[in-house]
Amino acid sequence: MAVSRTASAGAAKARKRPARPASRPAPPADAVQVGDLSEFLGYSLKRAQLRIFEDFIRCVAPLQLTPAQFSVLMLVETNPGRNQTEIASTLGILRPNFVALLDELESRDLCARSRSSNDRRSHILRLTDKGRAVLSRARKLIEARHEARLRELLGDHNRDLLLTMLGKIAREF
Amino acid sequence: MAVSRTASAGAAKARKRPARPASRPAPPADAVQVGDLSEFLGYSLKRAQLRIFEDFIRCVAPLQLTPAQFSVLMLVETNPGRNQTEIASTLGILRPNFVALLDELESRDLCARSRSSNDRRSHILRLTDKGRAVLSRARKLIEARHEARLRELLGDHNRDLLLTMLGKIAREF
DNA sequence: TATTGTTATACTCTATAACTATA
DNA sequence: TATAGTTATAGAGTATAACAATA
Repeated sequence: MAVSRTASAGAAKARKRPARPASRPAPPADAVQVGDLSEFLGYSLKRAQLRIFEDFIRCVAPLQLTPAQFSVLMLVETNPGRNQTEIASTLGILRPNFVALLDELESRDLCARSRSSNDRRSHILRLTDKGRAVLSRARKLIEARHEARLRELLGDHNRDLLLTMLGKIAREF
Repeated sequence: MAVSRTASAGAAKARKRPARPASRPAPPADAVQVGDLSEFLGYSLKRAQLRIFEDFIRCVAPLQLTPAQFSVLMLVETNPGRNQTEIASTLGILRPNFVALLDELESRDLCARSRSSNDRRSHILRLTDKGRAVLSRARKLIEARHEARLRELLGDHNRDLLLTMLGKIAREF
């Protein structure tokens, strides 16, 4: 699977006859055929992920938050008082790479580091008031624009099923 | 969402009482809580995608194929005689980045470039015999190891539903 | 001796501009 | 002039080693 952010594929659903669903324009006869590739989960997973991130970024554009930054704010809000290693490792971010990410959030006054009094090696993380406010606005934007459109596309039931299966893959596969 | 390839999350399914499914060990009381973050599709999607790619790479390790290389071989087999621009754009790969990818496949004698006689600017792509053989072996490995385990985890029906929804997101969202 | 945060660094992916050869 | 393949390059994201401060 290759898959960057610019889609194109028109992958006509494989049929014996070239029947058209009428809802979707017929792909040009000379279009490249995606073929069996779309039957491999990794391919569709990657393309869907890129599409979702793209839309996520667009939806929170007013707040200038990347998905990574959003995930850090979410986790620090839910787990105030944790140190960098704990937050980073929960998100699958390596400690060295977490430094610049936090520097940025701190420079924008969204998140604050403070030395732990128990263990003076640790930096305890908390959201600032502004951080909480921005996160709250971000959640509302995502919920109202991003997740709502997704539920509209898939239906509530299927959307929840999708989330369940993705979680299962992430945790148990 | 941050999400790299090293997972950890234990995200106990939200309940009124701390009931344990018994199948999965209880997360340590001091574990960082993923909380609402796992309710955002982008987060689970990214983590699942990383997990799937990781397993994909492991399954085809004997053939030393990345997901991107696999997708190129698949597309060139299904669409012999197409040029670089057509194959690259279908996969969402930018033309400049496609050059090194093809160089590698060609140096390993899996894929061949040849100048088009119609338009001498174009490089026509075809799989070599070795390319077809390697791709065939790769498909068998993925099917037998990777996709089979996935079907086992999710069930055939859910797995197909998952693929359908991901395709819908990639194409229509 | 081990761990936390950090720096330095490298490698992969992705993105844009610009060149060349053809059209 | 426009397009195909290419080069150069820059920026993210991700990975490892090693250092200072602290335990």
